[in-house]
Amino acid sequence: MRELLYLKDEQIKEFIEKLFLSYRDTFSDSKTVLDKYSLGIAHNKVLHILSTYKGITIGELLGKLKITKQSLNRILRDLIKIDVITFKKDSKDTRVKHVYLNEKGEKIFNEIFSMQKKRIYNALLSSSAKEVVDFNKVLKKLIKSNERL
Amino acid sequence: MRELLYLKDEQIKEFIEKLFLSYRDTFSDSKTVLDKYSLGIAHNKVLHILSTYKGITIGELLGKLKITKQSLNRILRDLIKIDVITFKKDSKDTRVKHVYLNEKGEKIFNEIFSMQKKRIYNALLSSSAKEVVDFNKVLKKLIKSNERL
DNA sequence: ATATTATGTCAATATAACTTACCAATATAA
DNA sequence: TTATATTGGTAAGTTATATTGACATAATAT
Repeated sequence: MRELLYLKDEQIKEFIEKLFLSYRDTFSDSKTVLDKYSLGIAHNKVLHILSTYKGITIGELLGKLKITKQSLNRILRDLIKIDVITFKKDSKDTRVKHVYLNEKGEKIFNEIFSMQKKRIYNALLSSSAKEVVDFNKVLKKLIKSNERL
Repeated sequence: MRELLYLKDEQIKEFIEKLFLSYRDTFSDSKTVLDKYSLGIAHNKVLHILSTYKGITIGELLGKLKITKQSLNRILRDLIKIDVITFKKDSKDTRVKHVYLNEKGEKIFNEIFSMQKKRIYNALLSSSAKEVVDFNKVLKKLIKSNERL
């Protein structure tokens, strides 16, 4: 970005607004499915992470979500109640618990995911591969710049 | 995106995860400033919109935020209490109210914005102009695909 | 004159998070 | 082996943000 003179405040404001909108709309796409199972966005996020990081530990889950143990516990209790997750003790350190989606959990997450997927597909439908790669690149930097802040 | 075979589920999941992270982190950057004025993310969003769309009406504000009148009213009451916004009746239709940031409001928003700006700058610092343009393009599509869903 | 629109407000409720505090089991280090 | 640290669970109370439903007022439109 050697010459970032073109990056005026108004443009940066637009970026922030769009980040908000894309997040909000992507997570509202799954609302009808979530309602069907009496789940909320918080559950959606946990299911999403469990689907991506199979066997993640409670501590790692907390680190990713950046919420408190108590908040996570509420969500996990709900997920246990509707029987969509299972736990497995770590073989070396038995204090550690690994969390997994069971078959029903995978099914429900896929239902949720298929709703969100539509938006992403539609957005990328008219984009070139290069554009998608660039999008991903910048998005990654937006997150990674955590460390420097 | 004629040939989107490369867009596997795992990649789309990553996109969604990154949308969440970039939103969450961008809006948490301003937390210390918000705390100083006893404001929350909801106020941040309203101040942001007021800064971008000067003189926006209540109805338009509701349309952008997609929240209820009651929710918006709580936020506006808080902003009135700390004296950062002003209203002006529409000259033609006096039912309509235009909302503006006053001088103090502009100052506070700039404080908030400067925190969020850092993240965007850092993210774009190592990006090419083309990458930024592509990022913006895809982001826009991600939001616009609202209509088709 | 009546209907509709733009905005405001009351009351009750929901969701997702928080803080503070404490407990149990296990692991690791002195 | 005893002390300390770590991983996880839980309870009580609180806060932030939003909801639904009902109703009110003023102004514009038909």
